[in-house]
Amino acid sequence: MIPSWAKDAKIGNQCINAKAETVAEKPSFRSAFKKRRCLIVATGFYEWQVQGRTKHPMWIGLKNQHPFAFAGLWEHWTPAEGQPLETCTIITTEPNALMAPIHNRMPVILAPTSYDQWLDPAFQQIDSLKALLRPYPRDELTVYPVSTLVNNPRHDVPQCLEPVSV
DNA sequence: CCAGACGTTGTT
DNA sequence: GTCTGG
DNA sequence: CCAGACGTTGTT
DNA sequence: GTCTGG
Repeated sequence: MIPSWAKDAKIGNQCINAKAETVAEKPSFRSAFKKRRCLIVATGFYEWQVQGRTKHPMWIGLKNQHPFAFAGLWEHWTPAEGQPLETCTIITTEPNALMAPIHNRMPVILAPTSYDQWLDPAFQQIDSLKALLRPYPRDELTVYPVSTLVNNPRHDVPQCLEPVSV
């Protein structure tokens, strides 16, 4: 995400995620956290589990395979020259018990019951909003290892989703 | 007052 | 845009 | 996150 | 090493 005040789009490189713990205070995020929240829809995400010298990609998603929504922020940015851009970022939090062995962070997944409040720019109760940014219940998530095929982003194919044995 | 930073991931 | 440091 | 680039001269 | 593109 590129903050609206950025002079250089490269500022966005350091806003690839926003930490739930600090998103309300950081100059790069607090304005969007207050007024420009969004949902980023997905059916799963990948994390790489480090084991010794190798990294195993893992797929994480809902047990029922339904789509879900990450808690996101968005910004409108106008460069000195060129077309304006709308960009976004995903908020992360500490891992739940399922994710902890894999990674030290996990993206915030919102419960459907909180979508309306999250999306309403008129709702600006910071503490209430922060309270929505919790690790998702472990019992509703599933994780399995996948092929290192997914390491190359050009491999946008169904095989990236297939379970492999470790 | 002006100048400069503003951040996360992973990795060290 | 807004805050911190000088 | 990972993969891949990172450059200049001259010629077409 | 660091940045860009996917």
